Amino acid sequence: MNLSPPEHSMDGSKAEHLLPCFRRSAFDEPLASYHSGSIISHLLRKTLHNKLTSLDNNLLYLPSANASGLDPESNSTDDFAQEEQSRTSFKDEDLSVSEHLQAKRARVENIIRGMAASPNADREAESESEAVRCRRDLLKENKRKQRLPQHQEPSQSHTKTSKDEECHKLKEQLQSMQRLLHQLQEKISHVHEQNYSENEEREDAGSELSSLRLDGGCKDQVKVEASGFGSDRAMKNLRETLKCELTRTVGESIDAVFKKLSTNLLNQLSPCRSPDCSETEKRIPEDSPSDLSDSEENVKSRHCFESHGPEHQTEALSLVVRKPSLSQAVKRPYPLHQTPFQMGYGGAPLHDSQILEHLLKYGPHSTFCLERPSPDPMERPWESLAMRSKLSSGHLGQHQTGLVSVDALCLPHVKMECGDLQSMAERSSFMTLNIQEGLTPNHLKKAKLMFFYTRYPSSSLLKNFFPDVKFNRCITSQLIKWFSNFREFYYIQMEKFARQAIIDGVNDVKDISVTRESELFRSLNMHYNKANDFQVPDRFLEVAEVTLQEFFSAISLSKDSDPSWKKAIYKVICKLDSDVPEDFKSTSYL
DNA sequence: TTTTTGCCTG
DNA sequence: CAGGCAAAAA
Repeated sequence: MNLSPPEHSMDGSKAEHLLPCFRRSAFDEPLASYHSGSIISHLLRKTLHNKLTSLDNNLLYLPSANASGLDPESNSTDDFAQEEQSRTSFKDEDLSVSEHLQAKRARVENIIRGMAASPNADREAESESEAVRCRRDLLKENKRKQRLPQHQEPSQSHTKTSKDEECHKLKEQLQSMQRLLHQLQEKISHVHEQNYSENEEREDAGSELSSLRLDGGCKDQVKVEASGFGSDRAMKNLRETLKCELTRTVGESIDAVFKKLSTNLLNQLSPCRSPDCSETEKRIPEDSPSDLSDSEENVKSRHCFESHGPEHQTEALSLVVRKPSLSQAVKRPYPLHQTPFQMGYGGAPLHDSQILEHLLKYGPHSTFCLERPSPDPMERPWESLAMRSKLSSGHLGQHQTGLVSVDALCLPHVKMECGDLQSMAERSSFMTLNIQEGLTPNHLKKAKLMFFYTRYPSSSLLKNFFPDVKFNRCITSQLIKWFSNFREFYYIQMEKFARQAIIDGVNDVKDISVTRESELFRSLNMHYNKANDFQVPDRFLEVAEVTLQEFFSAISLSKDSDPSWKKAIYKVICKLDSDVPEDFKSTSYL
């Protein structure tokens, strides 16, 4: 078969592309790539310059601190080192060294968080002192994690502490992504030059940011960085940074996040129980017994969210942990019992593992998108892909440019994540980004369109081109079955029209042709491209013509008396497969 | 053995 | 289109 070459080459590259950065083990390594974190770090520091003038550079556990003499890796690995240290002894005295470092880190993180959450940042002094103690608590929790690696923390308070930490990290991640959004939009706008003025672009970015409930401080950051990091190199660095930050965020305490996430998902879906995030945050001290950190944590949490009021969360927390909460604060376009996670597929409840996959997917998606900002489409409704096919084949749409540029950024799902369910409903198609347990009608549409390129796709090709599908034996065979059915219909039509040609008195094979006006083509197009919104490649017409001619010849020669007369034709046709455009691969992030 | 394919049926 | 089956292919 001639199916293999293209997909095989993709197989390896895809896996290698994302997994290394996504696996936790990646961080047991020197974290060379994490050094690119200095980009964001630098930006943050730049933005915060006036506020942090008195801050020692060493406080920043960012690679840029290397300049001040720290080991290049110490910053990114000190967590492990300190945890290791802590694990050897649980006496409080042993905390002094690591606590010192962590306290510093916490201070910086708190300031950054404070800035993000509160433009005025008028509580920095307060947050600093809090941070020291919060950090101590966090450290304690880390020790506990070490002792109980598999066991779920019985005390809610520590889980929440960890969750809060996740909140912060996720927020940072989102901020980074938002910066990238801005930059990528600029990039895209250059690609789709027409119809896109700089001002519109700004507005788009602004609206995205607004929907993300970003505060003014963040927007300022975005502006600063957008002006400073437009180069490809900077983009690359940012990508790497995002990858690593994401991995770090997701990998560090994914278990804790998910335990909370899954429970919160269920608990907070009912508006009566946990109306919003702040409520949840305020519950922290109640659930948590008598740990000093808890009250501190509470303050910290409020500090994190207060600038937006109870109904408005900062973006990162909502990204993952608080999604259901946010759903309470906005219009609910779908039934209460349905979580956003369920939007994507059938409404079947998702299990923790699926949610985990969802989260895991999101990171790579984001980073991957950033790696191919312009031409590579994101997973999207096949209507959109069809549109794009038309666009690329000359039928340039009028108002599509904006859509493409925004969609291609792969950021709509970020927007959704931030709780704008209205928007999410409008863009529900993007929920295909989720890993599907089964095949959806959209997948069927996609498969049908792919049939225009390949009649005999290998299972590996299918896996490559359906990256949002969780493949198993059943799914694979179902997809293969689809193509088998497609072929069946295809060949039936061929035979039918070949016989019709003979009946019509056609004598020469050369008189047989298939054009877009042919009845045969219309029949096929109706079957595989019912909406007729996909520009069928000319190659398919050629293949169809060859197929029809093959049938015509065989029937003319009375080969159809042989029970297996079609097999010879099949052998010919299976060699006529062409590569499926990369566009179809869409979100091949994993 | 497992995976694919083709055919038939509903 | 999916299921079932048998045969072919890997």
